[in-house]
Amino acid sequence: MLPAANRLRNGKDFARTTRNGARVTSPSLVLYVLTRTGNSTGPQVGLIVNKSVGGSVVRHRVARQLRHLIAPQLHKFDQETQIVIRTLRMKDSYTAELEDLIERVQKKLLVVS
RNA sequence: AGAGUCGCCUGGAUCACCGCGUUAUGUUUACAUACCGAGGAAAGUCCGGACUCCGCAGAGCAAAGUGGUGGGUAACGCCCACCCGGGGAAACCCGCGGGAACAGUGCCACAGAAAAUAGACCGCUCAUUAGCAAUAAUGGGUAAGGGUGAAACGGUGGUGUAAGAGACCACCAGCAUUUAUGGCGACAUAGAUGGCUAGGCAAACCCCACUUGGAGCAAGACCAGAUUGAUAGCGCUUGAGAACUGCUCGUUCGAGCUAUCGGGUAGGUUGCUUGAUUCUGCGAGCAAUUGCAGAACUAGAUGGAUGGUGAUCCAAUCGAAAGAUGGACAGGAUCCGGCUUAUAGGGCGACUCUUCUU
Repeated sequence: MLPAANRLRNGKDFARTTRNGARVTSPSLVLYVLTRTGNSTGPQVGLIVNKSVGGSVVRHRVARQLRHLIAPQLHKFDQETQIVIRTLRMKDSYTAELEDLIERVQKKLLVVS
């Protein structure tokens, strides 16, 4: 699970990350990453799980699994990073997909910088 | 043993490691330790309350809701018991169950002759005319028979008649009035009298009785911060506008209000969980429920905690086995009481009928 400091909670931060951040997509996930945000609290992660994914129980389950999967990957990111994961549809396991996305987004960020 | 009816409970378990949220303690501002951490429906948001705020809520009209009787409850549209009607062999189940002459209006598809102050399609029958006759035509009488329909204006038997008919009689059903008995009551049972007979729909308008102030935890309180413009209209005690309130009256507040354009905020703390609470025992009551005593504390998040991995057991499915697959419906958001809907599997109890044995 994510420690409290590594959670994205403000509506504004969500809007800024999804609008200005680097974006990579896979069949069931979308990853937004925004670097050099100015606050060095450590990488922050937020989740968007749409109602189209499933009922309340399913959405909570998906959110928990994703939070758990992203936690060991956080050290790969800069301190001033904000990440938003958007879920498009239901899947049994997101492990491989998420690792692939992180690899791709890091390459993208390297090119930009 | 079989078939069935009703009610209730349960809703995978244990361990290890790594994580998350509240609270407490310790160092101290980030960690450590300890405790606790979703449901029977947390759901739908359909009723009823608690709680909070509003200029403490007046009268009339309108509107909405409820509708057998008695009881329970903080309250209810809920629950219990009983009554009535319907279904079943029974346990038991179902019912939005006031009023249909004593107010009035309306509707009753299709079929059928006719759907409500009746009605003559077929049939039955009488008279007259025509005809040798069968029969036909015309004018009457007739609701016993036929067929239609969810429903056809009492039923059975007789007297009677040209044929028939509550026209008359007996019994039965049902209606109205009334008496007695039982019951708190809805009502039931028994009798008397009357006239021979009265369709359904009030989930159609309507009538009767009772109930209802409005908004809701994004309620409300505190802290911090931002915008604090432009144009037009109305008004400043000769009253704009606002609240009760949907309308009228009435009461109260009252110096700003309304429309368009432009701009800004929605951050934190609190409300926030000890309550019509839960469990146990002894009483009251057929029951719903309730009185007294003792014990217990059982989520409180706010981009929103309860998760991940592994092992064993349990249930299920597949399979000869080894083994493999893999866990119903579903996630708190101020809190309670109900209702409704979803729900794999497992368990317990009470009762009814049939068969067998004693």
